[in-house]
Amino acid sequence: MTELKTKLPTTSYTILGLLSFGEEMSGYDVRQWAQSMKFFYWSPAQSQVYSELRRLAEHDLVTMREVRQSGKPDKRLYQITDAGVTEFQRWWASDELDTTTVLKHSVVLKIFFGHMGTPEKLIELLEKFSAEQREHLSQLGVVQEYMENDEAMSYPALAAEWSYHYCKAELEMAQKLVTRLKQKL
Amino acid sequence: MTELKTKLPTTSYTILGLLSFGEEMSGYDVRQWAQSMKFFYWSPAQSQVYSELRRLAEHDLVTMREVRQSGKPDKRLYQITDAGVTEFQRWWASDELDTTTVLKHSVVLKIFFGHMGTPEKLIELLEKFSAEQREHLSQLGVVQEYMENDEAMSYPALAAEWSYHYCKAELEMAQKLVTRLKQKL
DNA sequence: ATGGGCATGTAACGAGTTACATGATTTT
DNA sequence: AAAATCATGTAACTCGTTACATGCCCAT
Repeated sequence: MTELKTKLPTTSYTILGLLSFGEEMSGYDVRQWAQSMKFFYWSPAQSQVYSELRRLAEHDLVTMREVRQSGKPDKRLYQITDAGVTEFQRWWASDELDTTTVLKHSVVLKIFFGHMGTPEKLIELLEKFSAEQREHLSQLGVVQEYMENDEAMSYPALAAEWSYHYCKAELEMAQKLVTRLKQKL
Repeated sequence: MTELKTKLPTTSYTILGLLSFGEEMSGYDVRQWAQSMKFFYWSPAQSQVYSELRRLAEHDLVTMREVRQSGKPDKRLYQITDAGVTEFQRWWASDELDTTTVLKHSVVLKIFFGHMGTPEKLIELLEKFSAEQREHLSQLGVVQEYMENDEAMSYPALAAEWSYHYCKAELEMAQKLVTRLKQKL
């Protein structure tokens, strides 16, 4: 029972939050879930998921039990504790990192420095970006379908909806800029 | 003249890009500029700006000269070199980190985990976020005004425009969600 | 037999932050 | 007298990534 004197990084809380839905999960499971959050929050590297889970266990915010599986390798299943729920709720309601969003938009970055390149290359970049956004939109469509009519998923569904609108806005901006750049050529 | 065997982080290129407009700048100046890019790219910590500049100088991508100032502390002015221009252009046209944008949207994160909090608190959070977006919009308005009619700033102006639309979209989504949450109460 | 999915972990490294330290000038 | 601005820098640290290592099952 190591006390929580040092506050945990957001990644820890993200993982703890995933466990807060009540399901017992392995590191592998957590990773899958975390990947579906990539639309509004980056997903941590695989190795970090495991180390964060170990840290959460050290602080007794989650429990771990090992499960032998015939054939497959052993599994470590994690479950949130009461202390974990309390700590997560505290974090959620706290002002920690309240509205501080981090955005590293490399496409806009390259637009900003467009004078060092060519409009043709910029168009190419924007088309590639647009294709990715379309792909994201279709993935988000699947996610939204999956969450529909599931009361327990209503908040995640809101997050997915936000992401959907965001992607659509990005796509529109990219396309509008392509049109404008082509006119200038 | 240390060879460029290890590729530089994006922060280095961002700073190099700032110098690519041709102006001789101090670390302090770079920091000011970098802060105005926060709308689409996070700004590095002050200490990092200085260390990155030193690294760029080591690689001969920029030159440094010291300037004594009466009263004020000494200044170190950096200027991009031909090698720096070439390297920046190479990076700009390369596929390195082409469309990999990083988004850590803590507001959407907290929406996702809304089941662990209250709608009231969520509304409060969204209102705070909205206020910040409005503030960003007004700041971006100033930036855009400053860039208007300056041919050299046409690309940065496009980036500012993108950011402006992004902020507006975010604000709209926040407000729409607030309305919906209030209806449910 | 080859590749993908399941499942976990370590070691080394680099990126980036925080906190501190200095110190003069100008503004309030 | 205090606070903000200009101006730079170091040390300690944490976060997070990359690359590597292991090994079985199942489908093609």
